[in-house]
Amino acid sequence: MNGTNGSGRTAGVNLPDLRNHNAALVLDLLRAAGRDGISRLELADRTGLTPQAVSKITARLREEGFAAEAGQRASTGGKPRTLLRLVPDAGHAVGVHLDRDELRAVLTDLDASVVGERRVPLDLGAGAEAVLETVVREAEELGHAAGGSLLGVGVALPGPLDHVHGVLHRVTGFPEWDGFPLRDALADRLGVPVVVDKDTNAAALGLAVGGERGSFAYLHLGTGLGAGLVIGGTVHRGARTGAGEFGHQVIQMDGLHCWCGNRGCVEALCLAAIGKGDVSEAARVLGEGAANLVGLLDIDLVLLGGRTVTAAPGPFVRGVTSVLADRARREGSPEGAVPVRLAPGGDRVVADGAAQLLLAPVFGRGDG
Amino acid sequence: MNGTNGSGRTAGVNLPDLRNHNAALVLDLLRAAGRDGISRLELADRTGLTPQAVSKITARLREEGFAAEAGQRASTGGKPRTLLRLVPDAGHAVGVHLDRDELRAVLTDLDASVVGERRVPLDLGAGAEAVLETVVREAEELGHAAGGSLLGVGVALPGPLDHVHGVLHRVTGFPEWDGFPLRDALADRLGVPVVVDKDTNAAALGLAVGGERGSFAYLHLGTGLGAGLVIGGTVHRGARTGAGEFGHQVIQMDGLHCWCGNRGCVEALCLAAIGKGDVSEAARVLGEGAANLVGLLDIDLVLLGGRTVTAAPGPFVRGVTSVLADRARREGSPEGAVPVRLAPGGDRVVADGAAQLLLAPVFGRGDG
DNA sequence: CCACTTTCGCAACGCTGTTGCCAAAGTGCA
DNA sequence: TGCACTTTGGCAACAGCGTTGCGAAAGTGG
Repeated sequence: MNGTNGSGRTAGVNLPDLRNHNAALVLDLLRAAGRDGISRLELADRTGLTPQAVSKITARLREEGFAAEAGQRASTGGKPRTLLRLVPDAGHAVGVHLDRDELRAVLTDLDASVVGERRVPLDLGAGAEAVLETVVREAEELGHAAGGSLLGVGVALPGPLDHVHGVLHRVTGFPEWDGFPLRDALADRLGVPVVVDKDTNAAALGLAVGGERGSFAYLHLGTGLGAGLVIGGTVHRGARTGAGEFGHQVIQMDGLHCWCGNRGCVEALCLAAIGKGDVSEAARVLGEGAANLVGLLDIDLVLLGGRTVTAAPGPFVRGVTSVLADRARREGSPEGAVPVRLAPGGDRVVADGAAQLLLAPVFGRGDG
Repeated sequence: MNGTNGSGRTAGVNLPDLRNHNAALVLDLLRAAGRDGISRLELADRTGLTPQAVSKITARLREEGFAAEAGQRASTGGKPRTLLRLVPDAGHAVGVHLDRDELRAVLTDLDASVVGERRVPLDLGAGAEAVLETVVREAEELGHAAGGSLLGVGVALPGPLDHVHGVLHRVTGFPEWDGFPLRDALADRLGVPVVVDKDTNAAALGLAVGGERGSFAYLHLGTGLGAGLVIGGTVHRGARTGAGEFGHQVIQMDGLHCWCGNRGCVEALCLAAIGKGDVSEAARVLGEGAANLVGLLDIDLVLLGGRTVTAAPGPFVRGVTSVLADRARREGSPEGAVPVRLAPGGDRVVADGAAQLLLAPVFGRGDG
């Protein structure tokens, strides 16, 4: 058990903390069980708590409207187990994906089901006022449907930023955003809590919530190349929300010049290959970067996403798989290579994950 | 607050867990305070618990012999604060560093002070029986001095292994160790708990306990090149104790052949440069690898160690610093580059850290 | 119909941190 | 020297957490 406060320092745990933790844990298991539901005894088994403790916790959750009974399982010789399930309508969140040329927003319920979606063209360079206007309009439009159960709005966008304070450092190519306090500006106008995060982190969070277990990396190849890291079920952002700077990993010292000033970055090599139409070389480059990452962190899975990948998923998945397999074989890994898959959710992963920035805390997932 | 069991899955937390957590937290703060001691109110402030809770916890710790009063601070206008300190003799651990040609062992007290040390030549290839014999003899010799307060023996060695079960996968160059259950073999003979871990992980743990805050990487350059990662105060081992595979990160695609079968690994390039006597090139290569790592994980600090580094610390620290500074400057990092330092403790870091494998759980640090 | 199994809630309990209160032990001014 | 004040920290009562003991409810199977 680790108690941590915002800065990562360990902190004491008292009874209310404990109560919230266990309740969140049960909610998380209820969500994972989906429509099928899960019984009290199974919850007890998974949490390590006694059945009676689970009964008390679920009774509170039912009273608060977060959980409900959902039929019962077949008997195994005694009283059949009563199934419990999450009440999806008990909470909603809006997720906004701000990309360079498009805004994509979703309204999601507690079950991570998308119950509303909007998509409009956007010019991130049009200035803060215009962009904020659009975000506020789209978020409010979606938020109305949630009524009083709207927990808040999550915003995901590219570029370095401060996740804790919701302040942008800079958005590559758009210097007018430097230092903009996006979270507070939006929270003021919307009147609900707002959380801001990098696009790749949001996507990784969404995938973790969506059922991907353990530790994995989400590699996003679109107009740029970045990564979201999930370690032990939690998004790893680093102290300055800077983790996942995958694209400017150097894999070819003294190689091709990258716009970032370095030479031989994965992003530069990968995009150059794509520019030449050589997708298999792009996949190989991406694979070498992924293999470095897998070796450094000992993760379980690599997921690929982003426009460039979804445009030609097969060659990318095969190419990256092949590099990982080669390197695992040479190094004699007993379990074989780490699997590579296309990230589910298509081009909506980032918006879906942005909504999870608000929902994750309810389920005890990280500081999001 | 995150409750986790061995496999990293989230688990419920009950009152005994909570008690242990808070007690460990207080012990950790007592240790960090060292000989100076720390007052109850300061403990309350740091943990977030109420002063009364701290009073109860420290009363228990004093009763059990782990803490004691240590004078008092100057008054600030009222009753002066009573200082509390750790009782270092309340627990000891033996740390063993098994290197390819040498065994180094220390006896450490709760305060991480080395109270005994031994160092003997060793041939890791001489077979399990001979090596075990040596480890048992040296560990028992040191353990005697601890009397009944010996918590156990920690063993750190190179090569991939399973930290959870204490089983070696293989030790590079010594195939006779493949699959050897080192932990259980030693625990049987020694009659005390034994924990086994990679040398770099042990060193990283020792450094984290030794006062390095936050997240950092320990890069160990000796006969090989590896890394130990500390993320948020906890050693990151990955699912298969495989994290920190830094040496076989490819930074020169299609470059120099490495013995591992890949091409352009940091280790191959670095050792080749050293072979040519070109330390500054070795440092540059190491720096590029370190910069990749810093970017991926957004860590706060890079520490260098290992025989090759301690033989010429200046050029390595300067060389790596320079690469990190260049890349940070180009990428426009507002906080500037991540600092690079020589790991304190010299060639004893691994043995010191191995002892911490047993002590860390007492202070609520990870699953060690 | 009855014995048995299994689920699950009620009640009492032990233990946690918290709150209210007061004694202890200083400072500082009259 | 005396007294008011500040600050520390323990004692006692308390609320709330998960746990234990036990029994009612709700099935199966002979």
